Amino acid sequence: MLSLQSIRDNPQAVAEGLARKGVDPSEVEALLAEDRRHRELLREAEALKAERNARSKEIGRLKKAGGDTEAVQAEVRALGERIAALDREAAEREAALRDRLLRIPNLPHPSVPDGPDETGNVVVKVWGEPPRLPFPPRAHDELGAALGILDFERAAKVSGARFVVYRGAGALLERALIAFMLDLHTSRHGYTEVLPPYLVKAEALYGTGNLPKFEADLFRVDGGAFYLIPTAEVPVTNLHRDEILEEEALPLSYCAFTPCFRSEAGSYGKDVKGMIRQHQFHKVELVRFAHPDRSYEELERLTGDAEAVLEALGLHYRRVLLCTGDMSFSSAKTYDLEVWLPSQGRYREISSCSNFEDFQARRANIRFRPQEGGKPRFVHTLNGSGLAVGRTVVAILEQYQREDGSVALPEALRPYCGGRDTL
RNA sequence: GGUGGGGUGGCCGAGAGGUCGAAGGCAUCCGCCUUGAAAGCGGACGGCGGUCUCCCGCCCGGGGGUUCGAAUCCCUCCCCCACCGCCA
Repeated sequence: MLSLQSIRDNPQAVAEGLARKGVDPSEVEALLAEDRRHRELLREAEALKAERNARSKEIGRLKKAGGDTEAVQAEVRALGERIAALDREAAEREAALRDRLLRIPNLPHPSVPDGPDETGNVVVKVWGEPPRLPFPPRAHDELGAALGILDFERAAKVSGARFVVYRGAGALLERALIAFMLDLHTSRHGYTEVLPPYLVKAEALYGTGNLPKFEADLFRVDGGAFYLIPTAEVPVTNLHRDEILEEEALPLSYCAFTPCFRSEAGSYGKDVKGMIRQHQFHKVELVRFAHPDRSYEELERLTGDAEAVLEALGLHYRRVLLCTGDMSFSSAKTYDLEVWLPSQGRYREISSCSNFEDFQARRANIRFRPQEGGKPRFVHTLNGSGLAVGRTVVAILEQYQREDGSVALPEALRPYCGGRDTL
């Protein structure tokens, strides 16, 4: 959520920023009109309340002195009715205002390029090169099925489309990757591992920006009391909701392995084959709570931490800076890491690393107390996948495939696979 | 699922219809003292909002109610703790 104060102070700048993200700039004027009306009502109600408070105290004094209070009481009662009516209207205005505000996306950082969609993204780094395969590369689902380690048919029998069953060495590979990633981030990159709940309350999803706008992407459980998490970002960012942290504790760095659940409504026909897009997948997530002055350094670091996984696995990838049209609702700046998939002849997202600045922190009320004193300030929150596990399996199968249909295991993974070197 | 006890400022904790945004302690900050520090002494010290150095309003888990007036009484929901039941 943007700060109402900053919108009042620089409506022009906000409108321009929102226009870059494709929001109608007249939204800003509508919002400010709502705000003005709300404050008018507030002023009126507060003046009456001040009077009521003064009169009530007078009654207290009179009663103590044994005087007659009937007349004043009647007067205050009448005041109360007017106040109640004003309060009701003010509350309605405020709810409308808040709803508008919650549906406005974050502003893009100045370093973010303009663009309509993914075609406007900018490649900022390429690591390694595509493996030279002297044979037509096969797709991961075909390889996995042939090796007997991925079973899409039985998954469909049990749960329908967009699920997979890992089997034997496939399940082992997934498990090995999870352990490998967590070990790397905890021992080398300084993250604290957490294992959060997979079911969260609606408030948590408001905090990260998934609600109210993106309900359709989520699975609801137990009549709406809970939602299945679409990413560990949700429970982990909310770990410090409504807290005031100590400045010297920043940055806080967490990594978490969780399953992720996405209903992916509206994405029918996209990546229907294989396991690029699933209703349930695994992800190791990185989350940082940073000082506002240092959050962009932290974004570079966090992105580098995710890249370290790909590099340790020897997977060819590139880093792209997302343009305004391809960024998520809550993000101010996002790097995607895209891994090379030989069978598709293109790069596919395997990690997304974002700085949300104070957008989520304001929603979730996550602050820190400045060392030099003064009011608590909002932290900046960041997160990134480090990495999406299923897509990492896809990349390994495809990049390490051999002509006979077997797949070599990256060196770094072998200790996690009981020493085996081939699938 | 049942029974009982609780949710008050950064933390602990008093307060039980009126001058209570809330005693006291801890922590923190600023002075004094000191060669320096500790201790001691004095002072400051919650959050949010309003045409905001004054002032005013709101906030004692959330929401609603009673009342001229609610941290305090009533209803309801949530959460925590203890015990019982059930369960991995």
